[in-house]
Amino acid sequence: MTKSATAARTGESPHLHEVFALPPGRALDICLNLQAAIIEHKLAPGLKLSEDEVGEIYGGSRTVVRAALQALAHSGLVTIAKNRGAFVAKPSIREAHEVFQARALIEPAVARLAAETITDRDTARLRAHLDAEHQALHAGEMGRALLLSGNFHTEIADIADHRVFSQMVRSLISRSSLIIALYWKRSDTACESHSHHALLNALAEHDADAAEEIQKSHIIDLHSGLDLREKARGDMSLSEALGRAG
Amino acid sequence: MTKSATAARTGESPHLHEVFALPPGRALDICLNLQAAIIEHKLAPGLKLSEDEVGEIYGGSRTVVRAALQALAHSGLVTIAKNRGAFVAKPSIREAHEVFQARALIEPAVARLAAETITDRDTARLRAHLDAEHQALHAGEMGRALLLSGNFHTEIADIADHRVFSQMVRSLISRSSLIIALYWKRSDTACESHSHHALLNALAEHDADAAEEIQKSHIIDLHSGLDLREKARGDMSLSEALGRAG
DNA sequence: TAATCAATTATTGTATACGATATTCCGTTG
DNA sequence: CAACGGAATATCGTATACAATAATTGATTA
Repeated sequence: MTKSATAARTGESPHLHEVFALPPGRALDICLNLQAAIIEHKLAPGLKLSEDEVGEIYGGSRTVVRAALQALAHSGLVTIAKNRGAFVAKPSIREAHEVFQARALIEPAVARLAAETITDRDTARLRAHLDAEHQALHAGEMGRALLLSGNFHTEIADIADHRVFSQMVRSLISRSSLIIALYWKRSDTACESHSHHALLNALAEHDADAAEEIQKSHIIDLHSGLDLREKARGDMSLSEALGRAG
Repeated sequence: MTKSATAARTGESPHLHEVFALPPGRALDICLNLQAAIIEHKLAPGLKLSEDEVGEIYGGSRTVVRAALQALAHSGLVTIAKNRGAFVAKPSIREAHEVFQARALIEPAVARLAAETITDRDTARLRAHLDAEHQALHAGEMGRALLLSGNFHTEIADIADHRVFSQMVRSLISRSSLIIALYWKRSDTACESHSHHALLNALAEHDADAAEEIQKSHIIDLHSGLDLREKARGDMSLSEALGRAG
């Protein structure tokens, strides 16, 4: 009996890179592509994601598409209704509040952890990231800017080197993108950049208290930048139904 | 154009009951059954879950079994390795720490919310739950006792009426069950019952501060009840490989 | 004309079949 | 006798086909 045989029988984590909770093979590509498209607001909330259609676009059969859609459903980006199919998720006002409450609890704690574990390489990567974010903003690519802005948060979670928190943050960030697509009321998006810079500085100096506090303020600020009054949503969906249904 | 047609086009949440992120149709049954079996320690960590085998047991084809396994993988109860199949997850020591760190952050906050929203009906249900837990413990049904003990935590999350936190707690509780299966060192399990009673009392009196504090202590206590030394794990997996491989 | 109901169409749910990959077993060789 | 390598086997990844369900359309009737 070889060592690898023992590992197989006991289910010892075999390769460990990317082996966690992701659909295998080609479904992963479709999953990531759709995810990026949704986060970049290329696919509007509520849009139907027909299995045949998606399969034809990515050149895969319904089997792999279904796996990808289910994965996205689990991370909250897609809603699946029995016998009706998959739709780009359309977070309710209530869910919007919940997501940002969760972020306000978790991300400051993650920032604290990151402040303790961050390396110089990490800070360099984060700075490059902020530059890219800055460029996208000035180039007017709002979708991409939003994607990068979210990635900044997930990268901090990665730096904290805490997989459980990291996965939670990833899911919350993804959903935040949809929420912002639906409910964002401010026209100035530059405020984020400022917070991100301040956070980066605190992290680079290993100032855990400051990092935690800045992150908490930042998220509360984002939350308050949403228009989550009940009426607004009704108007939105009406104009949508009339204006752009196809 | 009817109203329902508009709803379909815009992806408006249609029925809303249990429509969130779960595999459709028969896969759900398999998913829930396997989940309960794993949490009750009927299926040991590391056990291989062959698609054919599971399908034969539940009388479904590989298609639905795969969907169920992927869902379980996403909630952390199952590990899927490409071209090798699915195994009951075997949380590492590190993951054990991470899960309980996350619980120590999230569940106290959830308990605080629950203390504000709890109704008399809820308290009655929780009391009944604790009775059942007590009975299972005295009947020596450890697996069932553990299942109920976990359900107590998820019910509190449900009372808090916060779906985002609720889903997080559910996932963390599930994984905790596996972690306890692997690393629990104490023989006295009655300590939990005590904490649960204290927590229930605080909740019933709408004492948010007390509820939060009790829950935090409770989880830290659980965390400290684990034997998470590196060496212990090596011995464990060795004895397992020799002792019960089939 | 508006509403209701039935037949049609389209899409998803499920099962099965085929191809790819990893594992296992056995024969060979140093 | 141990170690290596190749063929056989088993399991997973993917595609396709059929069945079940929901959505749509059109005809009929009050």
